[in-house]
Amino acid sequence: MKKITMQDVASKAGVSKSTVSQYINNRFEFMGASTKLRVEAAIKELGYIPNQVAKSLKQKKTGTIGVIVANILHAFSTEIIRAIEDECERNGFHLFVCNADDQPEKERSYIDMLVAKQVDGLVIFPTNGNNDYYKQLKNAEFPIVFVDRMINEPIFPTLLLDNESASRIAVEQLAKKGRKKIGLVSTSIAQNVTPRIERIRGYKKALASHGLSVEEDWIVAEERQEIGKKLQNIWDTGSRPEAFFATNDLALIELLKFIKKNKLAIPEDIGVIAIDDSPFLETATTPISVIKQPTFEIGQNAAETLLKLIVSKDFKEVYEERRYPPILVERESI
Amino acid sequence: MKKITMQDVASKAGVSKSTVSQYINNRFEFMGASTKLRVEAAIKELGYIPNQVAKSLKQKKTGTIGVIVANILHAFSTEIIRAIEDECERNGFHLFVCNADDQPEKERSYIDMLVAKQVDGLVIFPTNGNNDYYKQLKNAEFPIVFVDRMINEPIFPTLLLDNESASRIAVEQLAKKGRKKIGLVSTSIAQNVTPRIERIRGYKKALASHGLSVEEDWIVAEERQEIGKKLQNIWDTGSRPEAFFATNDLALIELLKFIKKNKLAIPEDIGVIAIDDSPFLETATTPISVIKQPTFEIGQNAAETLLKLIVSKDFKEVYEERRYPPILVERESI
DNA sequence: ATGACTTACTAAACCGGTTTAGTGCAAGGA
DNA sequence: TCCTTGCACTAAACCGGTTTAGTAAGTCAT
Repeated sequence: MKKITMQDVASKAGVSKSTVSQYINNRFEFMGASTKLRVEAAIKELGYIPNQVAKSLKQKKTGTIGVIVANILHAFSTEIIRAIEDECERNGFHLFVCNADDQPEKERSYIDMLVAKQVDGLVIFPTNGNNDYYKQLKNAEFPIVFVDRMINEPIFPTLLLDNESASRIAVEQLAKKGRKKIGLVSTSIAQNVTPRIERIRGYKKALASHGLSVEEDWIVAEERQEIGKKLQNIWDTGSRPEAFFATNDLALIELLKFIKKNKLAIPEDIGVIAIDDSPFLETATTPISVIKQPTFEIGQNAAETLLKLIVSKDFKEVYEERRYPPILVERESI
Repeated sequence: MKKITMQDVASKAGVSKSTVSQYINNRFEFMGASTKLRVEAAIKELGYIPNQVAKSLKQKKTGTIGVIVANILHAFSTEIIRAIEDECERNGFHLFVCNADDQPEKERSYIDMLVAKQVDGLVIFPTNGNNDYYKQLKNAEFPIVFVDRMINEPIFPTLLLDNESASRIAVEQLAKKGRKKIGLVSTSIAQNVTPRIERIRGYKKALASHGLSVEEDWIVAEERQEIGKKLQNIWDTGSRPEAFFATNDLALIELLKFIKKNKLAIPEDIGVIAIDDSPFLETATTPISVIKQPTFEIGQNAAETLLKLIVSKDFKEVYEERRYPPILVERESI
């Protein structure tokens, strides 16, 4: 089946391509009423759908943005994407979604392809391996917004949780209940991922401000599959903390598995608090207290910021990062 | 900053656009060695990136597919998307991700826009409100694959769980432990969504084959926020089932909330089994038995099927739906 | 020396829109 | 009557690639 083009519509309506184009774009100022009707009829009859690719080529804009997340399987990423998508839909934009899997090469390859596909902008959860490339894109005035992670130079708007506050709240909650020996569980910090680094830093600061000492042995920051072993090791050989702060959902899962395996009771034997919520945490025998991120707000603002940058092209030298306050959900695990 | 075009490269290298195009597309058969080097150098020096929009326009293919899910916030959708994305990446395709929110109008509007953007194909979790439109697309030989849900006529390849088997397994597991009074919890069936309908049907069949009678009062199929009330109502006023089968994750969450509120013990007071897994279910005090879907396999096969259809354009009149066996994860909640 | 083939490359059409610069015509004013 | 102005519409260039048809120069056989 041959695709219907603007020319087909024009011929059928007995007008020129230009006139059809005017019609499609609602420029009716200088269009006769009968012409308008004829074009309208021809479009309907032929089932004409304008080719956006051709339009994009001429107009040098595609109404498309790319989102490169670390991994869409994280609820955090999913919620951000959903919020971005909603905001984009309101503005007639579409979303390419890509998973960089924390691999700078994969990230770079995606950026390359998305740029080649002429996306109007990008939302990136940046790995730290392409900072030079980001700078190039900045020089080319390519609109980008960073989410969840910072790179060393804030050359694009960056939106993320106030991680240190989140840790402070976590420690506060535990300390309030008299917990003095507070451990931390995190996924690996080998790649210097902003939230993990900041959460650990915030945790240490908070301990200090509560007059508690930092016990490096109680800080577990490993690849996911190592966490259980490391926890068991602490439990079996060292002095035991009275509570753990899990800095994200994956760390929490491993922590809960460990707690289950050792038949510990929450909060009697061990206190637990974590960053990131899940509906199942509410239904646990002891519901787990968590610190939520305002994911939808972050995602929506990221999209708003990007769309604004796309139209204004008003780039600043550097940007102050935008921090979001964490949200405490008090349950019974502390 | 002006975008570098193929013409710029051609001028710099002292050749014609055509030659640069040959170079870009690795057609070296009739290219002199020195010419090749000059073009290569010019491209590198100028940092030239070919414009895929222009290419797409001429070649009538974009290397892009659209995925329209019900709601990306469901873990099921996310996993399918992830699998599709992986398969697409291997084949140089990119993914538009859209949320139809079970609204046929929204779905239709997305299909329209994606078709206008010249996607090469679509993966859709179909609502049942655009069957006429699907048929039109079929007539136009537009490649589509359906996932998770069927429409009344199987005009495109359709991949989904063997829902009746899943229900059979669930009932079997409960019956094996002597449960005779088995209720069901589902999200609303007002929109005739395939999996929900089939799971309920399978549940009824399975009860029958175990010689158990179907108690309509024990079947809760409501909007999410109504589920709790309905369950409470059964508990307070009617005869009580000994176990519940939750047909998806949302239903399970509401069921667990209800169980918690009534301080029931799993499995002593009430048996539980559900479709769809979550890492947190493993860490519950009583780990919940579930029936998993092979989401990654479904997603990957969906992408494979679609990509094959895109290149072959070999449409059949109708398709047999492809069913995936459910995977039982036995834990302790039965 | 001539014609037939290769080899290496290019001109120009083309994809399907948008946009600019005009054109033809009728009405209105001098 | 002539000139201007406004209206309704169109021709053609353009976006940045791909692709087809063709050309020029060199090689080889005759």
